[in-house]
Amino acid sequence: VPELAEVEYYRKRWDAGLGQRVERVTLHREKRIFRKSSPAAIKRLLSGSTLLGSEARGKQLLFSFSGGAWLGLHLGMSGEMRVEAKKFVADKHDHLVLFQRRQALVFSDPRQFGLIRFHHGPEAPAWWAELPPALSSREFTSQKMAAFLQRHGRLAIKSALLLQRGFPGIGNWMADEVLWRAKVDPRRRAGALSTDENMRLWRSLRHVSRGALRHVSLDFSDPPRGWLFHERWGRGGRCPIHRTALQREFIGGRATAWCAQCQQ
DNA sequence: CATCTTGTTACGTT
DNA sequence: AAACGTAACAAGAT
Repeated sequence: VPELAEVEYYRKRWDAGLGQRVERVTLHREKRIFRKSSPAAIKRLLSGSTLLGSEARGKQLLFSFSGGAWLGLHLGMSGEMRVEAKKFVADKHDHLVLFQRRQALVFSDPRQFGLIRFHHGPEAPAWWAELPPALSSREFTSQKMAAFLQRHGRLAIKSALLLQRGFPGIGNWMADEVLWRAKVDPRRRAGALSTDENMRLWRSLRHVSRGALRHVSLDFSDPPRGWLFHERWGRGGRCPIHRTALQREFIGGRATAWCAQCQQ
């Protein structure tokens, strides 16, 4: 499910528990989702703590609690967060549940490609501080973007856009959307784009990420009409501009759709 | 039953 | 030393 905007949507769901104490924690300690964290430590340190705040960066989520406890979540392919009634009983895939007085905050992930991390200390964990600047930030310049693409010059541009170190938050449908809008063929080598194409790509990235956040992150509604998004599921999709059938191919192992007429 | 999936990472190779 | 391609992870939907 989750790319940039969906991640932000889920983050806000847990706002329901801000400023409230966690009375009880249940978790599925043996599950793979805890491969990078200690379920025992999470249970011990989050019980009795207060949820203070949260932040999303790309696809990464970080929740801070009183007592210097930090919970990192990644939603992987099938992760989601919910708010349930306080008498909620965790089902098979509800790997972590924080029970508060008024409700239960639930993290659920059937496939467990997601990840739960935990950190105890006064500062946010190191991995968080090392995350790359957001696509919407001033630091994400077209020059830096071009340099990154140059460094991965032999990779198909579609695959390069999925590298989170360079394009935090971009996932499969957003990458296709960005390339379609920038009029760049997804199979092109990342290092072979002209200055003009790089500029189009950069503008498209800003436009698509801002548009996705504006629409999807509010209520999980779809992106605006006229986006490739609406055409790229299943077969039979057509270019929103030309109404010609979209091309489909696996690029870097990921399903890719594009318009051969727009994108060169 | 076979095939697909909005994601990362370990690992072997270039 | 980096960058690259592929398999692997797990479970549900079609």
